[in-house]
Amino acid sequence: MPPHSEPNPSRRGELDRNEVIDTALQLVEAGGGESLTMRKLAAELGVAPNSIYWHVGGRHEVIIALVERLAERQAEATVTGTNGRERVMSAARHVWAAALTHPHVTTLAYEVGATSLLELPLERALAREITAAGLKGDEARDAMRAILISVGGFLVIALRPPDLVPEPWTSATLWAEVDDPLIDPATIDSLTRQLDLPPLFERTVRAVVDSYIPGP
Amino acid sequence: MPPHSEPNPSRRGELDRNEVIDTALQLVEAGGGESLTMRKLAAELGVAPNSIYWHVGGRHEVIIALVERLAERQAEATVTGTNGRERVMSAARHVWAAALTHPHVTTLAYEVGATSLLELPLERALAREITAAGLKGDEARDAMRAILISVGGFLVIALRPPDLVPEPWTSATLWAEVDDPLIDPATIDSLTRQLDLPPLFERTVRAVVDSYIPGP
DNA sequence: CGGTTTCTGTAACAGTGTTCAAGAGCAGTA
DNA sequence: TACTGCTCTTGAACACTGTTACAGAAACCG
Repeated sequence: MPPHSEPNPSRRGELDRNEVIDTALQLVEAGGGESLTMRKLAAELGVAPNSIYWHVGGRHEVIIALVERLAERQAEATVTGTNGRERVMSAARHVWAAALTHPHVTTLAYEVGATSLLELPLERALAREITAAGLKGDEARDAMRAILISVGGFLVIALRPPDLVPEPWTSATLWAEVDDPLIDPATIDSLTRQLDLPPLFERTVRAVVDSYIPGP
Repeated sequence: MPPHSEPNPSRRGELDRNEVIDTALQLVEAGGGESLTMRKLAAELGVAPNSIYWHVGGRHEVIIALVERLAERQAEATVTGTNGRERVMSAARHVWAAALTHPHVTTLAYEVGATSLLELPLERALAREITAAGLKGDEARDAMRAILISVGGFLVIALRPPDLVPEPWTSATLWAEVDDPLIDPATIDSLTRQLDLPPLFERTVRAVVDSYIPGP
């Protein structure tokens, strides 16, 4: 039987595919993408790194499988709201919330380009609401992509590890040194302070939704 | 003189800080962030990897310096438009265009969390237009962040290397397998085709700008 | 000339993903 | 029973990565 076998009735099986993927998922959820090392994962399983390659494949494939697994487990939260815009907004909020619940996996999924795989169930929920709101074809797709891209922009900010920037190059400290007579000083002062993301998310994504989804 | 010296009058200097940073920048612009290896950079300069550590520091510091250099060189394009919304939109377009002109450096700057450092001049231009449009303090900051985050969302999509996703997990092929009676079939079909990003950028960012910047 | 400060190169360490060749253990079969 | 064949595991290695310790040249300075 060639490698990467799915079912594995496990004749002598001391290790099977599911076990590998599950502990890999745990490893990532606990310590982030950098913690997912083939050797670490193998050690966690009490196995030589080779076995992982036999059962599921290289690191890239482990990540894909791991993301796929989490996507399956994603409980599809119920969309609320009494009109089209509200319900689409609710679906968008679910994407946002799900990503924040699993920040490390989401980041990893982005890095390997598997965000669609992770978010597909939630994207489907969004697509249903857009259909229900009366949009069709290209117009519906544009609304969909625009909303998801906007949410993605906020996720980039929200998921960034806070200590990534070494202090002297923080956006805040950078703006503190700006002295431009054409910029309102109160604005600069406001830029040096930390911003509250959720309200900004709410207002901005709502603006995008309202511009694509017809009113009630 | 301790390491990481800035000026370097170069007594015996066969190598100086500027040269290192410049070739590092070239290396990244040519082959992306993965091409920036300490050994490759050293070889390109005809030097041992050690010298780089002496002159500028580790990889992280090389990247910061490289981003800083490109930021200095960023020609500040002139903002056009006859009213506030148009001019803010123009400034936002400049951020978008600059990032697309230097995709690899932008991606690298994002990865080390130095986007603010790279975009600061263009962000200042945006801040000036927001001030000119009459916004002040927190309201101006919110507009600023919302617009930049929206642009960032589009950049995430635009800068992603196209072959990153291994085909069977492309958003397109994933949607092709979706069969949901609650989703308009024409929408699904549209989602399986490639989308034209620039028009979507224009329309979406304009919606955000219009919702934050008062009309003329 | 001797001493000190700069700078450079060699070699190594501790990691990373990945692959090769070899061997165990079980299944079915002659 | 003895055999072949398949499944699975493993130890060892390869080619990389960033980074550092150590030793030695080369220039400046007293």
